[in-house]
Amino acid sequence: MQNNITMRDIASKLGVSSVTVSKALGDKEGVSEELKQKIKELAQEMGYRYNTAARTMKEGFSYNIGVVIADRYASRTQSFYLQFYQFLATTLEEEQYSGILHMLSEEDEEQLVLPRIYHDRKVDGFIILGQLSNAYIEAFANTEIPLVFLDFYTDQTELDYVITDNFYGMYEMTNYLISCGHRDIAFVGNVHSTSSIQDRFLGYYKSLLEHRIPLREEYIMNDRDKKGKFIDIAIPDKLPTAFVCNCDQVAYMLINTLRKQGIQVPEDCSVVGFDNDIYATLAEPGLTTVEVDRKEMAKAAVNKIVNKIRSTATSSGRVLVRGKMIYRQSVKSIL
Amino acid sequence: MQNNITMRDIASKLGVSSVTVSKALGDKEGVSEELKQKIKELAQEMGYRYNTAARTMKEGFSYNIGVVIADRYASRTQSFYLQFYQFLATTLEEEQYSGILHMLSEEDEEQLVLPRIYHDRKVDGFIILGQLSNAYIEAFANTEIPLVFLDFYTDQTELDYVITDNFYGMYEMTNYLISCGHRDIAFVGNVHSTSSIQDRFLGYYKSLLEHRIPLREEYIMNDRDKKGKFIDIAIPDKLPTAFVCNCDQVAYMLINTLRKQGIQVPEDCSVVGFDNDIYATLAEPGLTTVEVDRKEMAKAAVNKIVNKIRSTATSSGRVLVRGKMIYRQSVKSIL
DNA sequence: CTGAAAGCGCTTACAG
DNA sequence: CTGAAAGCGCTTACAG
Repeated sequence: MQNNITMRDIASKLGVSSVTVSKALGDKEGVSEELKQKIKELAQEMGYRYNTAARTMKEGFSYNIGVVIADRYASRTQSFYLQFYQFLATTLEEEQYSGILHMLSEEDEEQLVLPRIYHDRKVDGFIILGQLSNAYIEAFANTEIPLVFLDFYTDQTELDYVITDNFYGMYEMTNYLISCGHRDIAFVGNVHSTSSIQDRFLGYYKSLLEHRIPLREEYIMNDRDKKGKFIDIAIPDKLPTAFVCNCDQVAYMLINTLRKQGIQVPEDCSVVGFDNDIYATLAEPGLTTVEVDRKEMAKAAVNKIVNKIRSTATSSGRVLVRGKMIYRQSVKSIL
Repeated sequence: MQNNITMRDIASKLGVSSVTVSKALGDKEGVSEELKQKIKELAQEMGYRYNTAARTMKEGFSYNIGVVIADRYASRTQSFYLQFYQFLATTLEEEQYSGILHMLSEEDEEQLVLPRIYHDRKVDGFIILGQLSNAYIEAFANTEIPLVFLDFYTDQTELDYVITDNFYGMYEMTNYLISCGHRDIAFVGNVHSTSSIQDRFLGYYKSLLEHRIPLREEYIMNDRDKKGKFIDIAIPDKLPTAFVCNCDQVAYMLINTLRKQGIQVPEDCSVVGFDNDIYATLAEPGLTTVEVDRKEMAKAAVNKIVNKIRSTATSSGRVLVRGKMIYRQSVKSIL
């Protein structure tokens, strides 16, 4: 079956032209229903496989989408983005596209080397997963190949972004804590590290504002250095009644740190996370958190890139995908 | 820069033919060094991008490799194979190939539906990651498209496999335990579940045989049901001094189960795992384990598939990639 | 409803 | 060292 059957082969067997075969297999107009059936059956029988490359030559579209993930987002312990890619690959397939993963190395990012699949015209567009340097984004944007940024945004308004509604999610979470009677609520996260963390912080802050709870500087706790590497979390002298962590992993680490100091969660204080990743269930107790709806985000991103490829006239902007509150045992009502 | 520059465009600007441009950019013979340089420079300047599809039409090769992972191997908590894919994607890129991930659904596996990228001739071959049903493998093998199985093997000798040396790794690990004075050593894992587990078990058994330690039935403990779903592990009445677990996750769960029964690791008994995945470091104490060298395995698999594509005459067989012992705190010497 | 012709962008084999 | 011709397998626009 290692075949090289072409439309012409099918055509000559049936005594018709390859144009007719093309129309039949493509379900186009201009072939009698009867002949169409016969052609399809014979194609099946002969083990015909469509040659995408020929269509690519004609149309100029490869029906492949490049997905770029920076190396640093896919370490041995971090698979959030790899799972994201899984959703993208599946969703792309449903749209008749294929996903090609490109892991971006630090050197390439620094030296503004675009992926080889770009130079080879192997893809019609790119979905870029997670934050990259501004210079790299600019280099990419200059190519004018269709681009969608996923789980990240900057202030460059002419670009397209699909992000989780970090702001609203953390706002909702903080509201929930307040409804449980908490008023001394700390935020754990480096607000200068990523735009996600920043927005989550602002959602937390909005909730405080609405409830007229003052923002206290000692309740904004750093969790990572400039390079994004986690650091030891310094617990404030006066223990808050609840900690809002910028992500589950940090919540997980915080709970362990607290335990070592003899502080029990949720008895002595409550802790919440964000993402609903593996750390949310590994933590003891399980974390109340906000689930990032990666499936919906993947759908939105695929939808957007496909539209951009098909029509040049697309309004750019941010798509916010709503997350989902997940209630577990890490919060205690203190009413 | 949304360009459609072709070789012909470069050629006409320089007053040469597109054949010459093709030779120059492809570093082929038959163009003067001087002209070659000029062409390359102009190509760069004009933002020329090579059109892979045209080459594919000529050669019949897409320079894409499909990577198949069954849905069930990529759950929210399991990212072993996704990380594997990451290594594959990177290694493929080094070989001028691109990886296309295909998540295989249960329905498709059951109904023997081959990936769309197969029917579209989008890939030159497949790397299949993890175990699939025999029927599906057969359907795949019947197509005669080049195939390499990664991290799995069956008795079909005419196929190609790249696997970690499960047998030797567990043999080495059990030897280590015995050298630490252990003789009451249990094995945790369903030996009928996958070939990996079976081989790990046999490596354990070989070590026992060599040391004239009898294999005790009550020391072979089941960890999952027929469908591969984890079950509660029943601790034997007479506690062994060491548990050899078929993977880190099971070791992690075992340690938690033991702790709930008041049994401390490694004080009361030792526990070892296999894989060196996230559970090896999440466990307390950290697990002594065998690291699966996924990078080397990915290299071997890519190497093999590329060779198969380039030449039809390839000897099939198994490639065993040696794992690496990782020593942590979960083993106590009882000498 | 059916098909001859042209063309997508490259490479190979051959001629000069 | 350089290039004209043919061909890879399909689709589109047009003619019948």
